[in-house]
Amino acid sequence: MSEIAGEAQVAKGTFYLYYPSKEALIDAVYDYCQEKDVEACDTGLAEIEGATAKLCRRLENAIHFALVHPNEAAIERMYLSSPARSGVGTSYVRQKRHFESVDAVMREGVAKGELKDLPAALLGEIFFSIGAAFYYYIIANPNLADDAVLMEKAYQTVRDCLAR
Amino acid sequence: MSEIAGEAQVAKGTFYLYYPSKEALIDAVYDYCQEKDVEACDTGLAEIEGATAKLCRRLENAIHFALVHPNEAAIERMYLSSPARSGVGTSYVRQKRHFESVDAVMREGVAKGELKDLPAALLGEIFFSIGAAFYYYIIANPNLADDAVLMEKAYQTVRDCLAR
Amino acid sequence: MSEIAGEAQVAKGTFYLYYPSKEALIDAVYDYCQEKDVEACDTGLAEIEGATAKLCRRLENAIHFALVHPNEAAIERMYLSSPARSGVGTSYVRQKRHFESVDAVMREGVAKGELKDLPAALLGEIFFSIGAAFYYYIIANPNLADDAVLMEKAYQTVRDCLAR
Amino acid sequence: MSEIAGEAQVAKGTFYLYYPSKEALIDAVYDYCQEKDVEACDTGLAEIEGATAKLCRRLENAIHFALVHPNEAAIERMYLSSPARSGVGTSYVRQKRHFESVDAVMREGVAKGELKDLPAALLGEIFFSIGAAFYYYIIANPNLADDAVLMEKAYQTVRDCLAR
DNA sequence: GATGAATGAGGGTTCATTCAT
DNA sequence: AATGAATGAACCCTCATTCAT
Repeated sequence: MSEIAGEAQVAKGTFYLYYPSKEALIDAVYDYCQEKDVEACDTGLAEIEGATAKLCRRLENAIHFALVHPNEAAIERMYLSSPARSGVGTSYVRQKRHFESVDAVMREGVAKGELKDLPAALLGEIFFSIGAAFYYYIIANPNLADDAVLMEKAYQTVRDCLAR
Repeated sequence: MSEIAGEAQVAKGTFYLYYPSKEALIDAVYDYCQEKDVEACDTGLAEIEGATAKLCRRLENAIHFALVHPNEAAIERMYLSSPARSGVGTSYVRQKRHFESVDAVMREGVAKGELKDLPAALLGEIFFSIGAAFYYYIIANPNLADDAVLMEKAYQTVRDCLAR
Repeated sequence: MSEIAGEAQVAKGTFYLYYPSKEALIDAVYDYCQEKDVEACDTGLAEIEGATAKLCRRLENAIHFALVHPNEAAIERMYLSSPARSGVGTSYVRQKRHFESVDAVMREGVAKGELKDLPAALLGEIFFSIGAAFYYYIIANPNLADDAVLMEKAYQTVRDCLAR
Repeated sequence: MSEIAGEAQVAKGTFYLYYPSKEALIDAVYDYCQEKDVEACDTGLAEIEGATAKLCRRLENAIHFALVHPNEAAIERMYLSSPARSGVGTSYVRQKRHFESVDAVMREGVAKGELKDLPAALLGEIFFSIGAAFYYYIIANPNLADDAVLMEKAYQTVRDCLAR
């Protein structure tokens, strides 16, 4: 809290006028970052037809957000960590809003026979996992974001994994 | 440190005869768990022909290790988290030994034309990501480990993602 | 201060326009309560003849005030505590006004030979102490205030202690 | 805690090896002081015949302890304060051990017809109150402790208040 | 005069680390 | 080598006080 207060040019006590505890403050920061990210990731999805097309766009949006807002993206990632997972084995807890957003797409895609016949939750895990591979690879090499060939391979991989 | 010392039936000070700091001790524990896991994951791979076949076996080994040695696996997972990644955007740092083990397979597979023409590092990220999806899903539902149909879908997904 | 300000429907800062510190504010509250109590305790004493009669009436008045104005009485009591006494060993500091009021009665009673030949200050201590015993006992059992027999025993005890 | 630690020439953290909290530490100090005081007050009582004689001896013991161990006595007095009383109107809570010690004397004295026919609890309140008057008066004027005439008047007052 | 957001010294507590035994 | 009592810097949090509005 001292460090944050110093960085924010604010007295330590001031935080406690707005948040009851350190945890509440951190949660609020995280929620803010996630909200911005979810918003960015969902941009334009409604106008797209087809589950895999939507998912590819979502991956593109996610990578774009991480490059434009590296801090917000990094903060959000801090809470995707396995400690959350090591609990009950679900990552819904922290990534809840991302998962919910994707869940609808998955269910529709399964119903229409576009996606593999697997539980929507598992399809979500697969999508976030395969997406993460490219996401982290590109964050590590930002110039690759403009590599249309690589991105096409990413989308193809998403389709390979999820499409029937 | 108190808690660990109590559990270990050892005086707190004794740790400092063997490790210079708490961090070094934790690192050693992590390294031990990773070594056991890498060992288990690599078991039998030499006798298998073909990159995808090796990778599928590696996934099977990883899931098996997590079920037989849940503590070691959980400790290892605690350090795969994004904080590590959020640094330089690579997960090589902590998962180094797993990545190195897989890297050789990837390079050979690419050279022989069995795998997609992507950088070995990216193929590694994809493999670990897609593997993680099934890995976490099965840890959360351990009885699924014996579900041959599900496991076959997992292997098929690995092949879909990586094979040319 | 926050709590008091909230209860008083006043901004915290406003207090500092009237009192230089929290301590001064609390002191003022205490002084107010004591003033009301001293006033009530002294009611009608002038018309009574004899030191012991006056003291018995004062005890009656004190108990009556505590029952009718429990908050004011409780606040006043909070400061009769031994911390005040533990200082110089006198309770004059806080109970000053009560002691002064009683001191005159004591001196007159000693002069007229009605009271024991002890220092007025000691007679005051004795009176307040013996009074406190009944005072606290009755506050704890308010219905006893109407018990004429008990009250008569109280008065008799006061006389036993102080009268020659 | 900082101040106490400084005075005690001990690091703040050290206290927490022996007491789980500040409150527990303070309680322990208080308990120690009370134990020593109760011990001193009860010295020699068993060999004395008669309730009032025992009570007079107890008062003498209490004053003696306060003069010989002023710190312990002052600490103990800090917790006899009215906040305790302002609760349910009984001072048993903090002075418990003193009250219990005296209670037995009172019950025996009432049974044998030596003391007034009042509840033992009230007799206890009266004794502690009248005792406190002399106790505080003498603490404030320590040289009076050797004034045999004054002490005799104190004992006489105790008898006046409690004896039938 | 009144406000209340902001302050920051100080509160009790924790815990990785040290060192005399 | 092993111990564990002692340390003290750092932790999160509170609250009496201030001052720009």
